[in-house]
Amino acid sequence: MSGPAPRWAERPPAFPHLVKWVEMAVRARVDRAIRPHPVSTVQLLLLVMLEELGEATSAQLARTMQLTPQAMTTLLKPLAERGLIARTPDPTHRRRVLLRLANEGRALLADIRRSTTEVEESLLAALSPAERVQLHALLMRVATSLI
Amino acid sequence: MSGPAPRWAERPPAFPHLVKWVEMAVRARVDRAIRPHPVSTVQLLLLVMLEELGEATSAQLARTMQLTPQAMTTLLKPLAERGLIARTPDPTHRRRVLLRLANEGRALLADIRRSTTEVEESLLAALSPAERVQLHALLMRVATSLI
DNA sequence: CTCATATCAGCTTAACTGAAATTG
DNA sequence: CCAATTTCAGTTGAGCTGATATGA
Repeated sequence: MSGPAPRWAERPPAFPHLVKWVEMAVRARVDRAIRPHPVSTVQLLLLVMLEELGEATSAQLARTMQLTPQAMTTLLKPLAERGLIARTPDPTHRRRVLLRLANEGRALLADIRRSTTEVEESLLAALSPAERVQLHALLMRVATSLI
Repeated sequence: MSGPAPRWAERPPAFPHLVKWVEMAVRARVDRAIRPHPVSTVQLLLLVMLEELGEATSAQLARTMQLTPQAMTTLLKPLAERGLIARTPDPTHRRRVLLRLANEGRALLADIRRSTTEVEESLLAALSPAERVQLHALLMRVATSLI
């Protein structure tokens, strides 16, 4: 047995703590699901972001993901070395390097998506289809408003 | 300037990635806000959890926060040493140690809450009051369903 | 005996600060 | 000169696996 389910007081955790809490539950499950594939949760988010954006610089990705530029550099390095991300110099700004998802990255993402859709289903099992749409839309608005 | 806001494709990130994304934005802001206080985001969540539960064992906390028991031990240690958490042996199960928030912990939490309510306001600025309630309720249901 | 609890030890990875080179 | 981009280097912290001891 795993012990009795904890009772909750009247006042639930405030929004910032609640987000952290849900994230920890999500990460535990995603980590387990993608263990066969050699990518971390953050690396996976980065690949998804690049897929969405199509093309972006390292600095731009750092801002969107709320990381320091240095952290983004170290995050990108192994992905580029593995050929998941393609790097091309920006013709207009010679200091910039444009990043996009390589075919290998796209293939890996498609492969992983088979596992993660299952995880998503189990994560949202407590919600109705309408509520899932609602939650997704609200989170998306919060996320995009914070860039 | 911080560059143009990225355009988003039609298909937004799936729920697991979206949660991670929001969490990173939240953490960046909470970290900055609580920097004067010597606690991390996860330690803070732990204190909030203990406040909610009133009393819990280390193993129970590890399950609710989706961490390994070992990780919970190392997370608790500095907090107990600083007197933020009180440890009392369980009279019925001699192997267990019951944990509760000490007065020092309660005071620290009250102190921090002044900063975090500001952060919460800025995080949810894009949502109406009704939408905030809705988002909070949905996240709470997801979190509790995953213990 | 088996399962749960608690903890020690070692390790890996993530993300930080600091510093520097380059370009607009 | 100043601001933005990229990257190297060193450092801390968070969370993992493995192993161990003890109690229900």
